[in-house]
Amino acid sequence: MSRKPCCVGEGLKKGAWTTEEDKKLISYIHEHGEGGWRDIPQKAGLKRCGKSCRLRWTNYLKPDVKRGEFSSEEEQIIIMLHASRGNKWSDIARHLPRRTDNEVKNYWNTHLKKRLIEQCIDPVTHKPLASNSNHTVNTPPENLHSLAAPSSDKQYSRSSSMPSLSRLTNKDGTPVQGGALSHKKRFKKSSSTSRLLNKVAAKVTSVKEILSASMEGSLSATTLPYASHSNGFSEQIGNEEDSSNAFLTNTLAEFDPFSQSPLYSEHEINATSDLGMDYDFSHFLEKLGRDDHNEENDMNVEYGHDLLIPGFATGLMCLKKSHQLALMIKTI
DNA sequence: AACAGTCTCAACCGCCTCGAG
DNA sequence: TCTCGAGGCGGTTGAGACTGT
Repeated sequence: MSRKPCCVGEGLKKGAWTTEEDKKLISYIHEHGEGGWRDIPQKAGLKRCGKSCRLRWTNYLKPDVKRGEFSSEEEQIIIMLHASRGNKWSDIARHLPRRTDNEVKNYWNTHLKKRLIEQCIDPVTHKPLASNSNHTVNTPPENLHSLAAPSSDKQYSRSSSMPSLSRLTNKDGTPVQGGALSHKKRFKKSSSTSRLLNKVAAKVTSVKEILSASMEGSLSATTLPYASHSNGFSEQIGNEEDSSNAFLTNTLAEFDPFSQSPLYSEHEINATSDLGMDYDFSHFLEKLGRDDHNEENDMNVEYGHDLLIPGFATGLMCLKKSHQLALMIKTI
């Protein structure tokens, strides 16, 4: 037993990393690769604990770490996975390629947990808080119109429709520490996804029309667990064309990077390179719904439509496949 | 302008698991 | 089989930025 302890030795630096330290660590790892964290500080000329180096690299410096605001789709995934898996942050983060467990955890603690509480949903059990009868748990929207942008401060002052925060960044693009934005400022930072959806919601006259148009484009809805929610449009699409479910499932599997395993190869992750507007999270949501349906963990919560939009996710999935929707969006 | 309170998140802490010796 | 260190993970902390007065 001649191994040295990882973090012994006096004079080890703690606290925030400097740019110089970052450069040293990046330079060393680029040259020698990851691993052997115990020896990295000495070899890289850093007065840091190896563990600290590993955390700094994996959570911040690693090139494929995605930084910045969480999309509404990512938020939904986090909430849904947390409902079924609990505080398994690394597990949850694996379903959000390029996001770190630390970031997911922080986002949950600072944003999503509060929002669930404001929605009178227990963030631990994901069930309605029974103790407060004055609050009503929102039900999924009757149609897309209810997804239109809030028209008054009152609506988003509850944070229910509050978009994700955008991180403030320094001149060099690195995120600054700390920082709190007022609700109004937060709302101004509404994600492009939300804005687009609001435009769509305002543009079309009814969800049914959209779905009808969508289905004419060779795809139809599938019978998802979500579709059983008390939301009219989900039920409509759920029974339209069962015969094409297999086709849709195959189609989704083709595009679903998560379908093989919750653990993604680097190739797979790179293939999804940018999980912004270009990535269709609804595929993942659809699969997740199937998986969770088969598990013992059963979510009985009807989330507010701004937290989870099961039927809407389903509808969006169909819409995404529809050439007609693409044309519609182009005209907006 | 100054101050106190609030908020965020990078970093640390401590525990656990796994594998090498 | 046992010991111990590396790596992984979840919980917590505190520096610093922001907000309100």
